[in-house]
Amino acid sequence: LARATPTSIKDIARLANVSHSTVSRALRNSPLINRETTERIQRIALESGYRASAVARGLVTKKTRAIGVVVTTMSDPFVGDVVSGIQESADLNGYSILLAESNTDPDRERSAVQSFAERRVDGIVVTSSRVGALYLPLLAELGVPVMLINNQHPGPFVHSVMIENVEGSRAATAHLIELGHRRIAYIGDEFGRQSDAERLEGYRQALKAAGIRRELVVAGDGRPERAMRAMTALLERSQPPTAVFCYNDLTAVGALRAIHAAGLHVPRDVSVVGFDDVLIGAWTEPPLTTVRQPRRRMGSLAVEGLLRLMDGNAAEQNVKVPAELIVRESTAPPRKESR
Amino acid sequence: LARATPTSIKDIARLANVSHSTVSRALRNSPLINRETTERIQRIALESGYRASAVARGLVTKKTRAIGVVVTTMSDPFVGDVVSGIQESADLNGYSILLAESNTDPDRERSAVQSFAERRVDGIVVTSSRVGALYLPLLAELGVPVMLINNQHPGPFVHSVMIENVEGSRAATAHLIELGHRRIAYIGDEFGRQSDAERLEGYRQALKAAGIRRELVVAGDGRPERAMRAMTALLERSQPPTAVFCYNDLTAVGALRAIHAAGLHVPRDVSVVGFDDVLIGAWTEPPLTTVRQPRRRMGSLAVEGLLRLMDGNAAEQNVKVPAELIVRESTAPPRKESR
DNA sequence: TTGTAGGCGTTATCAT
DNA sequence: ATGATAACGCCTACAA
Repeated sequence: LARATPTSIKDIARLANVSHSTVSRALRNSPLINRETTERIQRIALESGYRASAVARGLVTKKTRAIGVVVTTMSDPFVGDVVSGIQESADLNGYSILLAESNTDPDRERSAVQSFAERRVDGIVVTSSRVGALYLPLLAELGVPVMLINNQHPGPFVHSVMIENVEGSRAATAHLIELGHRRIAYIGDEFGRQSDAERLEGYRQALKAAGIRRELVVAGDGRPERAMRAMTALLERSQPPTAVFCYNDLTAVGALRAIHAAGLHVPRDVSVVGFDDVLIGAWTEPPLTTVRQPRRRMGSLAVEGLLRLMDGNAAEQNVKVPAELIVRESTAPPRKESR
Repeated sequence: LARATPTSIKDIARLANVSHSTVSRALRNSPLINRETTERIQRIALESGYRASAVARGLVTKKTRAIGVVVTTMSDPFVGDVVSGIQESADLNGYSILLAESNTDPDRERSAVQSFAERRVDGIVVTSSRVGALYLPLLAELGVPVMLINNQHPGPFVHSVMIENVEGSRAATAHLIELGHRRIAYIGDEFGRQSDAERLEGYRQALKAAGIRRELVVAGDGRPERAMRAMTALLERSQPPTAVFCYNDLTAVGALRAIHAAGLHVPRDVSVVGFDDVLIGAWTEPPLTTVRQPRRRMGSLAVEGLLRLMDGNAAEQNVKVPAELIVRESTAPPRKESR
């Protein structure tokens, strides 16, 4: 079964009675080589199951046609879609992708990047990095283009693709205001994260624009359990909100559960809005109004930027991707008596 | 920013006034080299930001310490977890992973494997391949170990990790029978898929063991939309089922929606069981009784098997992973009048 | 303990 | 149109 050694260009040269350089040229359809010779060599290569070694080629060309991708964890459906977009664009352009998980541990993120450096990837994309300024010098030192997706630390040294958090959450909150809500809560992520800060900002801007001074902000962690507790606490207030805007869809899922557990109805008693538009959101009860992030597209954009940079061209430093409000059935006007 | 050429072993040799072989040895802590020389060299390497080229090393050692992973699509949360397990075990053992999506297209799957072959990966894992016997010769020809996860075509030539589909679905169905259900439906996947056939088999075995002759089998496609239609049709029968066992959790999500849409209650009117135990299942209304697949573990097992094979050792040909019934709130005894 | 020389499988530069 | 030769960055006999 296992062949000891793959056939090389030299093996084929021997079989074809030519030099290995002729084989090299023929296999890449060099116009220098005689038509017939080329065909003969390619036939022999095919028959002998020849497969060019990307590693040998990489050594001489100094290009691996590989892109390193660092993610937090593949278990996150958000990440899965982004990677899918990355993979698709990479594949289309003849690049392979190397994958590493950081689990939001800065050390692991750094070691992943180190490993990519040793493998001489042509470019790197990092999603949702929590790593700070400390880390940028390392990236710079590598001398390969880097694209960050939804990174926590927009900085001058790297390129990035970011969702329009502020605009998206402003639209979501404005939607609730237009429906007539005045007591609108925001269940956020853990304190200090960039995307949370931006979504909070959008929420505030919308309230302010409508002349609503009452803010109702509580912390979550982006997952249902904690959000459920947060929502429960919100409902126990003397004046509970009539609507909640959530940091993300998983947070909204937890909120939905808490509302149902309190014997209330969505959207009759409380309206709920999420963020991300992950698959599950379309199948909650009721289907969730949310803000869509074009995740695959964001992955593709990152690769396209990388390709440009790898070719030595300029690329937009910070690509902002518009977020789209998706109105489903979890939002409605507030009940008369609770206005 | 971008350094033209990374520092090489020779650059360091020059700086340290030794030969490049001494540097090579020192960097890998060879006991041959003088303690002080080693330290001096390592210091210089560190200062000059040296990073060994995995591609050059791979060329001579004929080992890349890379594992190729072929998946259907990263957008599938099931796949994400498996890849996460793969990644973790690979990382623990100093291997990197190369990722490729097939989108269940046999041609793309083949070209992914070809690409891996050119990159000289040390091993390959393929999840949920639909590719048939036709494809095995290619894998064999590569001469690298291959592990299949939940593959459609268990064959003698490759190694695999598989969930115990039959046992799992038998347990799920038996659970419904124990609750008192007699009219139990199965909403499957598209016809002909291995895992669907096995889950159907488990369903049948459980019915048979309980002396129930009435089977109620309809096709789905593993996603909510189609399952919703299938469930709706089921409910329109003169004698609708009092319980449904679904091919997977997403199918169950669709079934839940159809049942609610018909004005019925889960589990009072109809009990529902899923398969997979994806995150969403714990947050449906009500939380879903399901059969758990230890996805991360399955990924790890695949890598562990690969490591054994790559070391030239034997590995179990077909690892069967037990499926675990998780009873939540979507199952209950049938209503008296509908028995 | 260290150095010299050769080779891994390609591509690239000269010749011819 | 083809061949000889060198080089990429590393590892590894073999020598010293």
